[in-house]
This record gives sequence, structure tokens and C-alpha cells, in this order.
Amino acid sequence: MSVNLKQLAEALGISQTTVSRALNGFPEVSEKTRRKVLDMAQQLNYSPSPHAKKLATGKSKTIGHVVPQSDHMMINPLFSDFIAGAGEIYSQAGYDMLMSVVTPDQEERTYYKLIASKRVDGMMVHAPLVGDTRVALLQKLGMPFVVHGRSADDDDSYSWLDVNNRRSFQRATRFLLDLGHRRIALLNGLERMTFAQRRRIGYLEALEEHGVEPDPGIMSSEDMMEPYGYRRTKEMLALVRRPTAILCSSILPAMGALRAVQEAGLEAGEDISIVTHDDMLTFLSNSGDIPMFTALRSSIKAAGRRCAEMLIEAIENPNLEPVHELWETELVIGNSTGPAREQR
Amino acid sequence: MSVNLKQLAEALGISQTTVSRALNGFPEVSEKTRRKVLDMAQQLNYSPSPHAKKLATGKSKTIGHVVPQSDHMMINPLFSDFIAGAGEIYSQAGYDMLMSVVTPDQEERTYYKLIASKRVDGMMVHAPLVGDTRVALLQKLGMPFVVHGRSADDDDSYSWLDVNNRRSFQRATRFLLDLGHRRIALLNGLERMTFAQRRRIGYLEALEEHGVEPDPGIMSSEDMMEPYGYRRTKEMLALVRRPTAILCSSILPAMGALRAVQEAGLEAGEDISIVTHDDMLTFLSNSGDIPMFTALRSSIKAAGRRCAEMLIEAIENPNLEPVHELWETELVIGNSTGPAREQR
DNA sequence: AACAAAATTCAAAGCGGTTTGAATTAGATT
DNA sequence: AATCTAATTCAAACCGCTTTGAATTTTGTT
Repeated sequence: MSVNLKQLAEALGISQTTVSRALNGFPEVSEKTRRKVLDMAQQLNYSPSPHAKKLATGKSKTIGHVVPQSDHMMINPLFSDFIAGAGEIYSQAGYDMLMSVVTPDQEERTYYKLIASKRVDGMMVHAPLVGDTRVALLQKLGMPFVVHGRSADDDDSYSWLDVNNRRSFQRATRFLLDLGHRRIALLNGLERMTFAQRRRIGYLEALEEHGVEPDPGIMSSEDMMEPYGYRRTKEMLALVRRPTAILCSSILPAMGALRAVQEAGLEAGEDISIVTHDDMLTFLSNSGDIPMFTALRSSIKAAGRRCAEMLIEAIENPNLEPVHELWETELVIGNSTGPAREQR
Repeated sequence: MSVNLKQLAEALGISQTTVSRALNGFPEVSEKTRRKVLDMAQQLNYSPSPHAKKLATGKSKTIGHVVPQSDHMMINPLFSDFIAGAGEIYSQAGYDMLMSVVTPDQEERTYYKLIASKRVDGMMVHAPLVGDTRVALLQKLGMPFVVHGRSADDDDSYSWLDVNNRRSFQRATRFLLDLGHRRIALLNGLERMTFAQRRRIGYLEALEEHGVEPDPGIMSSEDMMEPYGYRRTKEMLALVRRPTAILCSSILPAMGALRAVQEAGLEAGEDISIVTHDDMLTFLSNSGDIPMFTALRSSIKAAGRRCAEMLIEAIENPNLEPVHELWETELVIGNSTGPAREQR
């Protein structure tokens, strides 16, 4: 069905060395020979063994993704869009994506194993936690990696791509404040993730600027799922002094919030405003002439693409300086916001 | 940092052969030697090279997933839950998951390449289309595979795991008919997928049983996204004879439908009923004491797990007969259904 | 035509494991 | 103690590719 290098060389009556070089574009092989080799390779359906190649070169042309599998971790819709973006770039560049789904307690060991066994040339790190140990581990092991997100603000010793979450939530909060809202709820993601932490900081900063005292009773931090938005909004709507606006960390809780609002017979954008971060998930699009939600947009798929580019770059040029990209979100006005009503 | 087999053998003063056998549990090595080898391996932090192993054995301990990347294909939230389930099993069994994100036109070529280069020991096939060519291709190439879904009803020549979509939608439709509904809309997935096709058949069968003439005006087939459910429901609510019930192919359009219903000032379960297939996605759970939607439940994550088991089984016992599993869904009554009102 | 320099090509030695077939050692039997 | 068999262990070949250092051809000069 398909031949190996040796057979190909024999068929051509040329040494393996030359054939190998011809196929890999080395300059010291004559164009005539190269043509012959390429033709014959095509004709005999030559397909190089990646394993042999990896063994000989030490490079695996593979990028690892370790995804912790627990009730509320990485495997979520954000993840699938990120993967879609990154995977697209990997394929184009001839890299494979190796995915390990492991329980959190296995995570560190998995990194060790992937790296020690040289199975991967680089690692993609998702959703860093506050006090994440993965960065240190990867640095120690000398493996190229890119972090989607950041651990600490001032850590420039590695490459990362992050959304300016703090600024983004600050802007959103100001936007609501400018509309006259004073009781603004925050439905944040889990604050052990650094991105959620930064979002809260941005939110608090904006409140402070306007002299609004934050109220812990209308701030929460959970997994960004639909039922969370629904439940919390329902609870908050029952408060005596209920919020006039809600700031959500993702479109999923935002949809839950909207459901609770509608169920209560209220109208979003009229009786209560909702602003959400929008990862521009392909299957939950918040687009159209006038989007359903006023939102802070930043495509997570585009982030996946760019992170993949950065990682490949880092793998192929090992002594490049770390790269940092801080993406601003786009504040898009949709149907879910309006001036504050009642309850000043 | 870590040693290879040769170094390990030297450190022990034993041949590579014996060390290799000791590590791989061959019976012809004495227990005393095995203990020594294992101890030393631990001590020297021996980590076998998977590439060398793959080259020598021809087995890669890797399972391939090819995911077509286009606006409306596999990369969606269903996918991430399936992957989570499958990945869990792979890890436990010591398999790696290789994921290739490719444009649809590259799909077939990617299968060829993965297989010809022996990069994978088996393939997982997602979401077969009507007239899918992948099954034939994999059979021709002699690669173990499992299909999540089925191509044709009567094709028992390969292993698959599928939900009994026809029966499921038949039951759901009957359920609504029994509640007195006669105008039942169908928000189906793309009918080039076999599962969507079967769902429509089940729906039509139930209608026919009850002598209800199907109305193409309230049947549609699109990508299972939230905005689809919203838009179509909004349109249908504007009809003179609007449906009294809606049957959805996924919880995403169901949420869109619910949004449209609420926005119209109607109440689901009272003014209009909604039933949906529910893949039990982790981030969009339809649970709680009384679930939000009356739903046909079948965990896609569990399906991922089981498909992975079946595939590993098939890889390790190449001449096993194909296995088929047809899962029934669970019909769970939630808040979104009730007897038909008006417009008999 | 002779010769050095440049351009090609080659044989062989890895890369790090597994596996075959032979060699050695241990244990059982006489 | 000698012999035979079973249990271990070993050296070497092999998996399919890359790469080094040497060998061969080609090309350019005189």
C-alpha cells in the first residue's frame, strides 16, 4: 500500500541519504534528482513514519493540551472554541494536537510525563489559576509554552495572550454607571481563575471612581453556567433593593439571567440592564443587527488561533524573547441595556 | 534528568533485553531481577521513549479524532462533552488522544495520512452524515474505529453507539399528542446528519399514528444554536395558527425558543409547550427538582466514555465482532409542558 | 589534459526501544 | 558427579528515519 524510505531509495537506485535530503528540501541535492525523488515518492505513495522521524530528530511536531477534568473545569464551551481556533493553526503548520483529559490530581504528573517522554514540543496552558504552579513547572522543564491568560500581572518571563479583563469590566461598569445605575450586580466566574479576579478588580475600581459602595450581596463567583445566572438573578430580583443592572462574566449566565428577568415579567434593557462578556462562541452568537446583549466582545477562537501561532513561533525559534498580547474587548451596544429606572 | 533503556541496563549490569522484559512484565524474567530493575528504574527516573516504542512495536497507543472545522460543524458544545468523556477513558487506559482540526475538504486526506503513517491505532468517528464516506474509507484501510451515531440502519459491519433517535422523538411527539397538542413544531438539527433524519422520521410517525397532517411550515432543520430557536419560534408565534408545542433537537435552540416565548409574554408549559432532546451538557444542565424543560435525556459524555471503551476493546482484540449499542433516552417531565390550550 | 574546488552522493552510525535465536545458568534426575 | 531439561539471560538484528564524515562527480581553471 505504501512504502518506506528504504524501498523508495531502492526503487530509485539512490541512497537513502539523498532521498531523505531531497524530500526535506536540503540544498545539496541537485534539482534533477529531487524531481525524480519527488515523482517516485508520489508514485509509490511514500508516507514517512512520524515515529521514526521523531526518534531520529527528537522533535515530535506535536503540541500538548492538558485539560483537567472535573465538574467545573476546562471542558466547557469556551474550551471547544479555543481548541477550534488553535487546532486550525496547528493543522496548517503541520503540528498535531495531543489532548490529555486528566483528573486534577494527575495534572502535574501528566505534564511531567509528556515532557520527559518527549511526546510534545510545546504546551498550551489554559485558564491559569491564582497561584498556578504550571508556569513554574514548565519553565523548570524548559518546555516552550504559551499561556492563555496570565498568572501575575508583572510576570513577563513567559509568553501569554490575555484579554484586558480589568479594563474591560471597568469600562462596562462605567458604562452602566453613566446610564445612572448604582446597584450593579456582578455575576463573576470562579475567582480562583486569574481572569475572574481581574474582572472583579475592574468592576470595583469603576464603582469606587463613582463613589459607589460595593455590596457583597449582589456579587457572586461561580462556574459560568446558565443555571447559575438564572438562580442568582432570581434571588436578586427578590431583594428589597434589587439591582438595576447585572454584569455577567459569560454569555451563559447572561442567558440564565435573561431567563429569570423575563420569567419575572420584566424586560431587559427597560426594567433591568444586563451587560456580559461575550467570548463570541460560534454556537451562542450574540450578533445580528442589534445584538441580544450589550457585550464586551473578544473572540476566544481568535485567541486560540493567535496562541497557537505564538507557540509554534516559540518552538521553532527557541531563543526568542517572550511575547505578550493584551487584547482589548469591544463594547457593543445591544438590546439589554438602558438608563436606570426607579430605586435610585 | 532521566535515563534511557541502555543507561538503565548499564547501571544494573544487565542486558537491555532483560531490562525491557522486566519492565514489560514478561514471564521469563525472575522475580528477583524484576524487582531490581523496577527499583533502579524508579531511582534513575527512567522514562521510556514513546517514539522508540512506537517504532519498534508498530503500535502508537493513540486514538485519532478528526474534526471538520467549518462554520457549522463538529466544534460545538456537544463535542466538548463527548471529548471529555472519551478522554477520561483514554487516559485511564494509557491512550493518547490526537485531534486534527481540518477543513472539510481536507478531511479524507487527513484520515489517509493518520492511518498510512501509523500515527493512530484507531479512529473515533463523529456525527455521520447521510451518505458518509468515512466508514467505507476506514474499513478499506483496515483501521479499528467506532462511530458515534450510525450511517444506515441496517449496517452491522462496524461498531457504533447511537441514541435511538427515532424512538425518542416518536415518544416525545406522542407525549405531546396525548396532551392534546395537534400543531407541534419541529426544530430539528441539520438533516444531513443521520441522527436528525431519524428524529424527523420518529416525529412524522407519531403524527401519522394520530392522523395529524405534518405541516412543513412548522418544521425546520438548521444548526442547533440558540439564535435559531429564537428566530424560528418568534416567526412561528406570529403565525395565524401558531403551534401549541415545539419539539427541539437540542437544549440550545430550546433556550432560544424559550426566550422568544417569554419575550412574547407567554409562559412555557402554559401557553405553549416545549420538549427538547437534552444531551446533558455539563454547562447547560437541565436538572434541579423540576427541570426547566421536559426533555429526552441522554448523556453525551457517557456516550463518549462508552465509545472510547468500545474502541479500545476493538484495538486490543482485533478480531472481535462489531458491537452495537442503541441507547434509549429518558423522558423527563419538566416545567415546559402542559395540556394544549386554544386552537384545537 | 590536468588539477583543484565545488557540488553531489553515499555508507554507516545513530535515535531508543523490542524481539529473535543462541548461550548461559539453575534445577532436577539418575 | 554427570547429564538433561527448564528457566534465565544475552548479543545482535530490526523498526524507519536523520546526519556525519568520507567518497565520488562535476565544474571551472590554467
